[in-house]
Amino acid sequence: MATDHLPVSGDFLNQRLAEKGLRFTSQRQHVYEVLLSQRDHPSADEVFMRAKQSKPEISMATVYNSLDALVKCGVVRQVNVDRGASMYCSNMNEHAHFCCDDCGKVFDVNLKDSPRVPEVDVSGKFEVRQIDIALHGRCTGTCEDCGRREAHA
Amino acid sequence: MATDHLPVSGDFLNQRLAEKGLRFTSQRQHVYEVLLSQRDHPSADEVFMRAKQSKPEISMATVYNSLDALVKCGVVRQVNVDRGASMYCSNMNEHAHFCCDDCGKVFDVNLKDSPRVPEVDVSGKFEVRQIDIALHGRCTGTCEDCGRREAHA
DNA sequence: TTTCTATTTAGAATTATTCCAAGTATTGAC
DNA sequence: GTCAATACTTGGAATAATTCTAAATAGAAA
Ligand SMILES: [Mn+2]
Ligand SMILES: [Mn+2]
Ligand SMILES: [Zn+2]
Ligand SMILES: [Zn+2]
Repeated sequence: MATDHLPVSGDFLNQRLAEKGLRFTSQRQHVYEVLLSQRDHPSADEVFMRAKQSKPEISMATVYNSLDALVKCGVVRQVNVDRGASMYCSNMNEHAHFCCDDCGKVFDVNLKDSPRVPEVDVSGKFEVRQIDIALHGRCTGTCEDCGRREAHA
Repeated sequence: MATDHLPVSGDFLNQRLAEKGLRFTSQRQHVYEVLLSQRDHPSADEVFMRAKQSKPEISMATVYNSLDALVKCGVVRQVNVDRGASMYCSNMNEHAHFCCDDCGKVFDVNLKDSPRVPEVDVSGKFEVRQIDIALHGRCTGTCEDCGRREAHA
């Protein structure tokens, strides 16, 4: 479904960064590839740990900087579901996020066909650039990792 | 539009808390009234500062506890729009949140008529309890407080 | 090359949230 | 009502998450 990534990210990212006046750097590319290669929803700290595996000299500050740059140029989404750390999502297809209030995991969920996005009344006072839809609840059935935060009822 | 509140919150809140097995306390009532009396979207810290004005002995830990209790029993919504502190909203009418990426302020925006919520495909794997819709962009026109984070273009 | 600016880095600093242990209040059983 | 059990509150310490800073480096422009 998603176009396969690792080789394509260079040129693509380069162009997207340039459009926003941001420079293409090896750190930003690396952070992007970390996000593409494992499409769960890691926090900045998790991205940092993964990034260090093949680029041990990268710093936490640079991970934050890179994540901000990737979000700003529109190749990554920042996901805020609770009081914990922000998470990052490299799936730019239109989708919503389901957050299990028991285990804390975040899953992509597809929006059903039209209307894909809610019609909102912003009556000229706001210029909307992005819509984030977060669903809260609990995973049903067999969620193996569930119960981290507290066991399901 | 919203039923006027300060006198009504006691019994109402008492019942909602009881439904979840939570106790009614003066602190929780007070935090709730703080949220009802100024319907912007304060952070826990802002709630703490407001709450202290008429109840100086209240603690930060209790504010967090109370906010959690109010959210859990469904009389307050927790709003997470970015990496900053969570915000709290006592407007339980169906609405979405617009967050200005320049000034950081959060505004209630109404969803247009049906379908009010997006149809999502959760195919039996998730039990959805709540849907949070956050719009990002920038306020247009005359937003006096805008430019705190950085000036509009 | 020289200059200018953006980016990276380590670590300090700050902010946000949670944890803890002791005291207090509330509930339910008797 | 008394008593025990449990929930809640409190201040402060601890932790987690994010931002800041100042110096070094790298990239782009002149
Ligand atoms: Mn996602
Ligand atoms: Mn609101
Ligand atoms: Zn779960
Ligand atoms: Zn604004």
